[in-house]
Amino acid sequence: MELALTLGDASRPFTASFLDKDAPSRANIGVELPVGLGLGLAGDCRGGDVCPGAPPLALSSAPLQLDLLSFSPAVVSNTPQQFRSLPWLTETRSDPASVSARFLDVNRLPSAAEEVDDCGGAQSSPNSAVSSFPMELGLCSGSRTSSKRSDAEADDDENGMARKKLRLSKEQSAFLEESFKEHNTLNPKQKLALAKQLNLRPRQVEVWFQNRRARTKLKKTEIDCEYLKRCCKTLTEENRRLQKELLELRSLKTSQPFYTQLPATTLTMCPSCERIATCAASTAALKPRPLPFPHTHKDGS
DNA sequence: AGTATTTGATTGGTTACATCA
DNA sequence: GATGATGTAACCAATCAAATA
Repeated sequence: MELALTLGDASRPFTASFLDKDAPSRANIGVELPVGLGLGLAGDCRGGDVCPGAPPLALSSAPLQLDLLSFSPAVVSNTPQQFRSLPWLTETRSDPASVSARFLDVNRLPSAAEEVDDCGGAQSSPNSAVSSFPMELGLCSGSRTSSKRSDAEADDDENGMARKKLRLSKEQSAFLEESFKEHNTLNPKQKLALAKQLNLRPRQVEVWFQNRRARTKLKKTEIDCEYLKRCCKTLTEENRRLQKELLELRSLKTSQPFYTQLPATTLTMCPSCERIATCAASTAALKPRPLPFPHTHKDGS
């Protein structure tokens, strides 16, 4: 008898469902963990009796759904319609100018001319109360050269402009979350559209998505780790139980010598149905033993 | 006020792709 | 046309640090 641990299903990639770009939009971001823990035992985990603690563990192939979204439906419902319509999903969105007016960026006061890209845009003066990086420095991180970042980008403090970190507004964050649900990566067009709609620099949108991906991945890793720990614990317990059972069987064997005369192969497990099959033990020693398997199951197997 | 957490941003590395000699 | 060097862009992991709880 052996334990078979199956982590995952070859036919079902071990991925977070929301990473599946073809997956339909969900109400929230869920992480599916199709990590099946299959115990090759009579009465598997689905039966529940061999896997103590199995029900909460859901050791079957049922995916473990976890909500990673921080914003509540209320926030979403409060999100203006034009913000809920993603730029790349519809061409009939509201005037971005009105959006800009409503969601005035804490980071800057944009001019009408700015947009295009990280270099071309965001050249207006950072005269907001919570200003971020000085736009005059010509931050061009979106088009990094081989030297990666411009010198101006690195020494903003030297210009007496101590960097002040912006915090995106709830609406901006919620909209970015919505966008992330649709696409966890952005093409340049989408990035520009988002940046324009949210009144952010494309680089900020890019960074937000990068951070979001990284932190989603981290969270998923933590969840996976916890899950595997629990699987490990369950298997350890099961192993302990089986070891104990084995000891009991061995002691039974020694205390009842009648059985010791039986051939070792008298007890055989069908690999298909995992039923214990026995032969006519008394005659087994004298006659050639019939093979217990294969036998015919009800289903024809 | 001090601490932990969250989150925007930076840095350095890797990879893919385009261009050119 | 094939090949290597170079530049560019996108991404990621690690990290920092400001803002917030």
